[in-house]
Formats: sequence, structure tokens, C-alpha cells
Amino acid sequence: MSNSQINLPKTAFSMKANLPIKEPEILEYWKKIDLYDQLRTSSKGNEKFVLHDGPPYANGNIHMGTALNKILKDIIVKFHQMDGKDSIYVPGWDCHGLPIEWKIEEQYKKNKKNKNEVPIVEFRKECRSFAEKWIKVHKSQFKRLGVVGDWENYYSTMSFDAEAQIVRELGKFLKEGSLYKGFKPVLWSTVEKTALADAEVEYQDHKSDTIYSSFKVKSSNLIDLVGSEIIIWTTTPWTIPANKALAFNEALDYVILELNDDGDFKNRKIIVADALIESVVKECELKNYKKIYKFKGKELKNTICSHPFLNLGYNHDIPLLNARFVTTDQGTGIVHCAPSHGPDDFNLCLNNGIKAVETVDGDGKYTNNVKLFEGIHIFKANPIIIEKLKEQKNLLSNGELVHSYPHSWRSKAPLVHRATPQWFISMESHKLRDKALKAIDETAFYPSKGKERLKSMIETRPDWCVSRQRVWGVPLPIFINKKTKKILVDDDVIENIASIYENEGSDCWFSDDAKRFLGTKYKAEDFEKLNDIVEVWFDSGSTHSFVLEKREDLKWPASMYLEGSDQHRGWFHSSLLESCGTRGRAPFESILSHGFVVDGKGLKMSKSLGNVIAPEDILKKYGADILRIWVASSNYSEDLRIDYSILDQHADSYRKIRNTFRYLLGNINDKFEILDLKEIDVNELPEIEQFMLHKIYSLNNNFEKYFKNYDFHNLYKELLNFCTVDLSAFYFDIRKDTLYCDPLGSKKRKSTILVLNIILDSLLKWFAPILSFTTEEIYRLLLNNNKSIHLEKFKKYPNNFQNEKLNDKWIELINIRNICNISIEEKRAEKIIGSSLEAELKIELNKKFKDILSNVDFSELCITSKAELIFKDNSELKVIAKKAQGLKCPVCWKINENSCSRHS
RNA sequence: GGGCCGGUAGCUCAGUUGGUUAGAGCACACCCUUGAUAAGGGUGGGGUCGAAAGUUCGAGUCUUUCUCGGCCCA
Repeated sequence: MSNSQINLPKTAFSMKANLPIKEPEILEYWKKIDLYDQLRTSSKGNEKFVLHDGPPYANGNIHMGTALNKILKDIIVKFHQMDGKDSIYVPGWDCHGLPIEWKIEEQYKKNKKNKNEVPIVEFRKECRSFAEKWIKVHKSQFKRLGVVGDWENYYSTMSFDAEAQIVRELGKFLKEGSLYKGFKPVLWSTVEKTALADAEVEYQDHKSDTIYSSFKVKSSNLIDLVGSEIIIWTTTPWTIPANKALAFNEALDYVILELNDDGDFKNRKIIVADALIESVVKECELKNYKKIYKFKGKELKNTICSHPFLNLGYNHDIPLLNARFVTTDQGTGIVHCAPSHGPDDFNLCLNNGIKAVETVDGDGKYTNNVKLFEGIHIFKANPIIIEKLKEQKNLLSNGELVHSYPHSWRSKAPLVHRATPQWFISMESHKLRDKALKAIDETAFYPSKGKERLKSMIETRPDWCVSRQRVWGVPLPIFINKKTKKILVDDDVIENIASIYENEGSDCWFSDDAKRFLGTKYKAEDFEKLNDIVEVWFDSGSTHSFVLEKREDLKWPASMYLEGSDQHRGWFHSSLLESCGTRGRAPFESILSHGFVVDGKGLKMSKSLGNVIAPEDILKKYGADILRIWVASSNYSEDLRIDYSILDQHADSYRKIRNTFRYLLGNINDKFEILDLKEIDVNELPEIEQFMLHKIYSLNNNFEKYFKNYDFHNLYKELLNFCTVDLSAFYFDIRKDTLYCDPLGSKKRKSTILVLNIILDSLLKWFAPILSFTTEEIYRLLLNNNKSIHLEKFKKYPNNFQNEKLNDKWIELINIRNICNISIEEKRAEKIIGSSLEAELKIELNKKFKDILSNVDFSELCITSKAELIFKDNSELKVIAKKAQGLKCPVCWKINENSCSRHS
């Protein structure tokens, strides 16, 4: 029998996807038809959905985390677009900052060039072109993922208008008075010669010198203490010259010990916390000692000590101050305080009227505020200090300790706390903290746990230090009156600076005379022009002002900010503060945060573990659509695992989906009919078609529910299950007989084709935001019209598709079908039959089912040659399968005792 | 070191206010098909719900401790 009598599927849609080759062609197509422009034009006037892009740093190739982030954004943007909104995505880049400065400095080192001999403006130009280079690289990498956005008009924090607007934003804080000059210890790198942002600090083990040093009690309310010596323990001996106070905890008990070992401390009396005697004795190797007095911590109030270097000219008083941060975890229960070298020390001293002075310069050398040691580098000072303490007989003991210590992420050099003049935005002076907390409450968080995370950070964070002593950034637009030391606050000056930047960028701040920025109102010689730059978090925290507010196609606030969960302390945080400070509310309506990409075992990716997968590798091996499936199918509220076995699995699912499409396309012979669903007379269709329409209707309800909650992994799972369970294993399998063997004009076959069209149309649209390339490939194959699947809208299904009663019936039918399959399988295992068409069924049912089941053709449902229903009293469901008797029809392959009724 | 979040079949995920024998798809095994064919169908095996203790008539679900992992902070 030739195959000419039957209608086999035929399609140009290949089984093999070949995505790594095909996807770039589709990208070309999108470029050719100017998809982004068409999207904007076609949805003009619609309600806007603006996902404001958190700018990645323009440095280095993208990694899995960035790929995840961009794909997730793209999926959401496309969903909203197809949902009928004008869904706009403008990508952006973060460009200023230390990492790029470092790259340029590294190049200098390689070329034996001295940075200090290069004019700042020239240096900044190199930073700028470095960032530009990486923006280009990122752009093509992001596009390759299938991300649709306004790539031609991206934003960057180094564009002239951005730099201008950042100045204006700072002007608002200046004018308000919440931007103030403070003098605080900041984490300082003596190598990079700069203060470091929190994000630039990493903790590593470090070997520190430790000392137990003594401070003699000069006077005290408690007369017994006079002449005794307070013992402190520190891991930074070089801060001893900067000592201004000692901290105790009034809640602790303290003791006086009399020492009797030979040596410097023979017959001296020392004071330590009672709870720490044992560790001090052990660490200092004390053999003979006597506890002679025990007292409450609060009695240390008003005690004054002298500095261990008293005899070397350090004759200032050292008061004892109560502090809750003193604990008995380590040390002696009394802490040495150098206000210029630690935040706790600084605050404690500040509250007690002790000012910090600059004791260490930017290079790490003692200043002339430090007697005896001026010019010595602090990293070389420890042995000298220890020697001096010993000489002064004030060193009880010394040693070494390996502990976790802050280091620069770039140079890996250990950091120090150093008091420097810095510029801060107050959290309290103008109620910024309160405003931000209120704004958080008004924001929707996906997942909801993000709200608490951001809230607890805002609740406890200190004032925002916005100054940096570097050059690659927006200069702080601040002038200080030389006489009055007051900050110049004048809108005209700020606007003047901003408009200069708008034309030529901010390089000129470093090269041009102050006069140009001050204008005619002020005399340049009366003012000091600041050379600090703004920290980069302020840059990116201001993107809402120069992107969302300035661009006519966007809106403020954004509909959504979407970033990795680390950005609760980063961009979400800085954007919130900047916007609450200047506009009194958050620049976003919702925040979606995603977890981190980890390997298949849940471990973070690292070169040393060898578990790093680059997006590029995945694109080459699988294609972007597989990566997009991985994003859609993973639960982003937790960490996302990826390895090649996981990707293989998704590639398998992709093949299943692709073959589902292929079956649909094959059976409609690539002839897609656009239908008006409302015109369909549902009741005219066979029941199984009606059932499928109900399935589509209810799946679409779930689809909408999942999409509204950004619950993509459940959405994808439901779509995939529809393809495998409802279509491939059920509807498609059953309808092969009709599609292949019934005449083209038969009503049943036409009904099937109709439903296949609806399914194809539905699947294309449901999958389009996820499988952006594959759905486009199919769309183009069906409609050669210079349009795109991404210009389409989600379908609305008429209510008459819904049929719960029919659904209940068919759930029952499927149950019976499953039992039929089990008995067919028994006969197959016994080698009595092979294909299910070789079987015939006897199905015994309770009489009560007669009304609803008597018209059901179970031979069609179970794909057997015959099925007989027998209704009995009190009969449990029972199925008997046996080998069908008769001849196989050469067309439909059904076995008939007589000739085939359809193909005789 | 501290805070927060998480751990359910090999994998991706469901699992309502605590309530039968913890589910789905994929993968796997076996079988069938050869008219979706580097496809398709059927059947089946597979879990100490990270560990332990507690509360309860009853715990994947509540509490505590531990453990592993991630993020943030120091």
C-alpha cells in the first residue's frame, strides 16, 4: 500500500534545532525589521511597564549571573508586552569607579608609566574609553541572549547628561543640608591611597602582632586603683600612639592582680576583667599572681590613666569610658581607643568630647601629630612600638595572631581605619531613614522576603559616606569658603556646573579654574574647590533621575527593579536612599530579587573548584533558548543550580516542546489559519476537541495567575506538562488515526485541524517570552510578513471553551484509559500483542455509568481495534484485553473481522 | 565570628490552616511501534522530606539544637 492514501505530516520545521547557528540569523532578522522600533510604535499609548535596568559594571565578560539577570528581565518585559502593555527596557551601564582605574593603572605599570605624571584629564579619558570598550562587548553578549531592548539608546553613568544630573542630585542634598562634612575613620587602603566602599573590602586571614600593654592609673574614684595598671590587648600596636581613651563595660566585674614573676612587672598590680583572668594568665605566661581586689565595672567611671609613652612626651590624660561594645570574648575586658582608627573608638570618643586628629596620612605614614614616630609607615611600626613599650616597661606580653582581617579586593593589601575628612548624607537630619522605611512598605517585593531584608539594612545603616579620594568619577561639586569654612550652597552654581557637564562632561573640573564653575557671583580665590569624587553607588542610585525621569518614553517611578539579592545592599539600597532623599519616595513600584548561580551541587562557582560555566559555552553548545529555559524553569527566589547534566535535561525538554510544535506544523502542513475564537461553535466539535479547548482555557487561567506573580518555574512546568501529558501522550496520539487516515474533508478531521491551529497559536504565544528564538522561527515559517511573534498579544479565550462538567467526565475517561493500558501491557508482556491496535478490549462498568459512557468510543481513546462496553450491576471497573481477530486494514492498520468500514 | 535565607526521588519543581500510603514532569529500566522516526506510545522501579531531639492522637509542615550551602555584614 502506498502512502498516497494517507495524510502524513509534512513541515519545513526541522526536528533538529541547530540553535547556535539559527539564533544569530533570527537576531539579524530582528535587526532587519527593527523589532524594537516596531514594538514601540505598535504599543504606543498603552499602559507602560518600565523595568529599569540595574547597570552592570562595564568591565569584563558577562558571567552566568549577568546572563540570568538579563534573561529574567527580558522574559518579564516580554510577558508584559504580550499582555498588552508598552513594555520598555532600556539597558544601562555603571562606568565610574575604582576597578576601571585599577585596570588603567595596571596598564601603566606594564608600560612603566607613572600615574602621577599623567594629567588627571588624560587618565580619565583612558578610563572612559575602557568603559566604552566593555559596553560594546556586553551589548553584543546580551543581545545574543535574545534580550530585546533599546540597545541603540542605552544609558551610562558616565554620559555627559548623567554626570550633569548627578551634580544636580547632589545639589539637592547640599541645599537641604543633609550633605555634611564629617571627620570619620573610614577603611583606608594605603596602597591605593583611598577610602574603600564596603563592597570593595574582602576579609582574609591576616597575621597580626598582638600586645598586652599597661596604662597606669593616675586618678580614680576608687582609691585602691591608683598606682595599679590597666592592661589592654590589641592586634594593632601601631595605633598605640593615637590612643586617647580606654573603654570598659560597666556590666562586667574587674579584678586587681598582683604579679610576682621576675621581670618588668614584678610587684606591679594589674587590672583586667574577672572573666578573662584565665586567658590573660595563660597568654602572658603569668606564674605567680594573686587576686587582691574585685570590683564592679561601674566603679571605673571617672578614672584617668596615663599613656604608656608618658615619659616620651605623651602626657595627655587617658580617661576610662563606658562602652557596651566591650565584651569578654577576647583580650582583657578593657579596650584601647584610638578615635582616628576605629568607628567604635571614634563614636565613643566623640560622645565624650574627644576629637580625632589625623594621625596617619594617606600613604600610611604617621603625621606630625604623632610624636617620635612621624614619617614611619604604620605597617613597619609594630616592632618599633613594641620595642618602645618594652623599653618603657609597659609591655606585659606580645605575640602573633592569625585572624580574619579586612583587605582591599583589588590590591589584596590589608586595610586600616583612618580618620579623614569625608562627605556624608545624614540618615537622620532630614528623616531620610524614616522616609526610606515608609517607601519600603509601599513597595511590592518578589519574593516577599526581600522586604524584611532591605528594611533591616536601612534600619541599622550609618550615614552614607559619598566621597572618595579618587579621580574616575563625578567630582563632588563643593566649594568651601576659605574664611568662614562654610559650604557654598547656591542653586545657580550647581546649575552652572551641571550645564557645563552636559556639554563636555566632568573632566574639566580637574583642569579648569574654579572661576568657570563659580560664575561671576563669587571670587574664586575666596573658595577652596574640592577634589573628591562621588562614590559610585551614588551614581547608580541616581539612574532613576537621569533615565526614568528624563526620557519621554519611560516613566517615574519604574514599574520594577530586578537584580540579584546582593543588591539589597547595593543598587536597591542606594536608589531607595537617593530617591527618598530627593523625591520622598522610592523610584520603583516593585522589586524582584533573584538568587545566585551555583553549581550542580549548590556550591558557588570558582576557578579553583573548576565548576565555572560561562554563558558563551552554553550558547555554543546548546543555544540561548536552552539557557532561557533554564532561567524560566529555575526557582529564582533561591540559588539557581546549573551544570551540564541540568542543561542536558532542559535540552531534552526543549526537544519535546520542539517536536510538539513539529507535530502541529506537520499536520497543518505549515498552513496556519488565524481564527476568531469567538466564532467557533464549540458544541459542533467532537467531545475530545471540546475537552482540549477546556484544557487550553484552564491552562490559560493558570498561566495568567503564574505570570502575575512572576512564578515562572511553575508556569513553565505547566506548559511542559501540557505538551507531554495532554498533547503528546494523549490528544496527539489518539488523533493520529483521524489526521492520517480520515479524508481531508471529513468533519472530524477538520475539527481536529481547527483545534491544532488553536493549540499551535496558543503554544506559540505562551512560550514566546521564554523560547524567544524558537517561537520566532515558527512564526516566520507560518507568516512571512516582516513581523514578529514578539509583536503579538496573548490570546483571550471565550468563556464557552470552559466546560467543567465535560472535564469531570474526561478525567474519569482517562482513568479508565489508564486501566485499559495496564491490561494491554499485560498482553504485550506475554508477547500476545505488540502494538495496541492488535488488541481489543472488553470493559466492564457499573450500570450507573451507562448514560454518560455508552456513546464513548474506547477503541479510539485507547487506540485499539475494538472496544466493547459491558454495563453490569455492582460491577467494579474491569478490563480484559485480548488479541484482536481479523485482518489488518492496510490504510488505518485497524484489525477488522470483516473489511474496514472506512477503507474498503 | 554575627544576621538573614535555604536543604522534599538522579534532575527541575508541587505539597493548602499539622490529617489517609509524600506528588508531577524529565532522567532511568523494560516492552511496543517504525505513518511525529536521531521521533512516538506503554508499564515499572525509585524518597529515613539534610540530621537529631521535642510539642502533638498525628510532623515534610510547629519548636530547639546540629549540619551543609548561599547572600549580606564584621
